Amino acid sequence: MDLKEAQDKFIIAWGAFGSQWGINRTMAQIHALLLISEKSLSTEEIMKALNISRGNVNMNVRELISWGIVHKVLKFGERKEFFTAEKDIYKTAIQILKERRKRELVPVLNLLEELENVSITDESGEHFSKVVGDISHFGESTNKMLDKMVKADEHWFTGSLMKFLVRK
Amino acid sequence: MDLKEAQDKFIIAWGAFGSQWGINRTMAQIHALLLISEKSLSTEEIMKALNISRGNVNMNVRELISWGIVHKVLKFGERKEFFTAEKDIYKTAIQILKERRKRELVPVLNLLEELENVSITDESGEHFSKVVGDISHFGESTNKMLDKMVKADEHWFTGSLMKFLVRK
DNA sequence: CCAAATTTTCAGAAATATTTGAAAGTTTAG
DNA sequence: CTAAACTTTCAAATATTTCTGAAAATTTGG
Repeated sequence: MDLKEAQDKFIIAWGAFGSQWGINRTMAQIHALLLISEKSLSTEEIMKALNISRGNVNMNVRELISWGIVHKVLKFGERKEFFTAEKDIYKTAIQILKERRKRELVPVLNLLEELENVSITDESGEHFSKVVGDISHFGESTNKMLDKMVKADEHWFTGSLMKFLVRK
Repeated sequence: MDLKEAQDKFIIAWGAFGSQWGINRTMAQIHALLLISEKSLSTEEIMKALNISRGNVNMNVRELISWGIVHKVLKFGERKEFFTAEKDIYKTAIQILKERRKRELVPVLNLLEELENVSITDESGEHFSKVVGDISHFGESTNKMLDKMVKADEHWFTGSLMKFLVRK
């Protein structure tokens, strides 16, 4: 297996992995391409490398930027935009956690809280109330934990947390 | 909002939440229904409650069982099978982590390891090698951490880990 | 056994998600 | 200001995933 082949495998695998986690395949592939590309790439270059349309590149690159894991790069003397991925995988992971917490976990926790209160007033809803309350409580704990992780620095994660987890 | 309304909202929300994380909406809805149902339900009952076909119920219930978060219940004197969800949300979360780790993370880590070795032999693949190596290393750490969490008991999670995380 | 009850399968249909590509919009060099 | 370069939008096309429902397979009471 040569480098090109390995790179293609990586892009394909990253795309497949992403789609199992609710990230669209092409977005994950663009991310993979930018990760393994040393220099920043233009829309044209991404189109060519992945054989996808301009609109598709534009849409997914902007989504990656909104997630904070890809950045615009302006090159001197060049009119068009170039894109590059955050290469620090720890920062990337934290950024994704952060966004998903904000976009998906927090809204669900808000709903659960609402449902918890509603059903308490209905005497036949004891079981429902308990289930929702349990999930809500667990979700809040997870939320706090993620918040802690997101706010901490890399040293804390790879140092303290790892040490804590590995002993016992 | 009455109980029925709240229950419906919960099922819809759980389905939507699941589908953002790569779990099919109906599977998540069945899971939600079984969570809030005090008694175990038959295929017929699930079909009726969610207005979906027999084949769909069968397929998704079996998938939930393969994930280890829903169980068959045999009732005395009844020929048909009933289903119930694990009600302990902590156990459920750990079980999902466990399965996803096994099904998705481990295979990707194996590929990364393979790619890492391949590209080291190609001198022009220094950057690729570094990126893949970094992801691989990060993935291995995460993998070990998850393994630890999965093997620990609830007390450890809600007790020690939470305490560790909440202090600075 | 047999036959009724129940579960499973899976090809085709339906629903959902993604992609294209051309037109519209925006920016900037000159 | 103008026009070329570039980016964005989005309706329609395509691809993918999910669902249906009837037939096949399996199980079990008698």
